[in-house]
Amino acid sequence: MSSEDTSLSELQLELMRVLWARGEASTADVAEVLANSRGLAHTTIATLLSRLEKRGVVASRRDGRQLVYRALVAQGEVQRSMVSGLLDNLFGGDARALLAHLVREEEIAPGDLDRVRELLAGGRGDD
Amino acid sequence: MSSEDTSLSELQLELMRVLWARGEASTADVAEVLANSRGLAHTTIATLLSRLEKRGVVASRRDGRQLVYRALVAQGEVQRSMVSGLLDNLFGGDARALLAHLVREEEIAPGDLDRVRELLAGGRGDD
DNA sequence: AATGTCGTACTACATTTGTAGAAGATGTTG
DNA sequence: CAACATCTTCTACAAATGTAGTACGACATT
Repeated sequence: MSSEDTSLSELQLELMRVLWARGEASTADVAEVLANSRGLAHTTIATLLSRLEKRGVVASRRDGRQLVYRALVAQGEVQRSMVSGLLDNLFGGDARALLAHLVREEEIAPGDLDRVRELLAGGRGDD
Repeated sequence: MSSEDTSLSELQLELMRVLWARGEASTADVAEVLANSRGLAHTTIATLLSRLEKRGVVASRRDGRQLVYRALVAQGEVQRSMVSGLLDNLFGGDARALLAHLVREEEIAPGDLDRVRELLAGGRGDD
C-alpha cells in the first residue's frame, strides 16, 4: 500500500545520504556538507529539504528555531525502486542482463560472483 | 573526449528503444508505438524527437516530408553511464553492493551468478 | 532593552520534461 | 489544378528541479 515508488535526483540523494548517515540532521548540518561538495547556499538546502518534506520523503522536528530532518524512506527502499526502474527502462526488466553488463564493464570482477554466492550461502540471518 | 554522460528519462528511453530496435524510424513510426503504449499525440513525439536531436542524442535525415531519426548514442553507452550514475548515487560506486542488492531482492537467483560466469567464459547463449 | 545574528518561510527565476494545438509547407489524388 | 491529407515547426503551458534572495521572527549579547 504505502510502497511509494520513490525516485530521487542526484542532488536529492546527496541530501538523503546525509540524513541516512546521521539519522537526523539540521538544515545547517546538511548545508555544511553540501556547501563543501557543491557550494550551495544555506537557503538552497532549506528549500530542498522542505520540498522533500512536502513529498513525504523526509519529516522535520523543531529544535528551538532550527529544523531537524530525518528520512522517512529507507535507503533500501529507494535503492529498490530506483534499481527496479533502471532495470525496466534499460534492461527490459532482466536483471541478468544488468548483471552481465556489470561484469562486462568490469564494474564487477568474475570472482565477485563467487564471493557473493558464498556470502549468501553462509550465515545469512535476514528474511 | 566525446564520452558524453548521457542520462535519459523513462519516456526518452522509450523513444530511444524504438530507434535502437529499428536502426531508423520516422516520427510516425515512433509515434505509433508510443500512441499504443502511452496514448501520446503525434506532435508530442515530434517535439520529443527534436529535443533529443538538439541534445545530440539522435540525428535526423529527411525522406520527403518526413524526418527519419536514428540514435547517435548506442544503447550500451546509455546503459553504461546510467548504471554508473546509479552506482555512484545509490551504492557509493560499489558494484558489489549493487550485486548483493540484486540477489537479496530476488531480482537475481543465486544460480544466475554461475550462468553469467559461464556466459562470459564460454560464450554460451542459449535461452 | 537594543542590536546583531541566524534560521525559517516565502517568493522568484531559469531549465528540463511531458504534453499538445495551430499554422504553414508539401506531397497526393481525382 | 484544386482539395485533401500529412508532416514539421513554433508556440504554449504545467510541473519538477536547481538555485538563491528577501523578509521576518527568535535568541543571544552587551
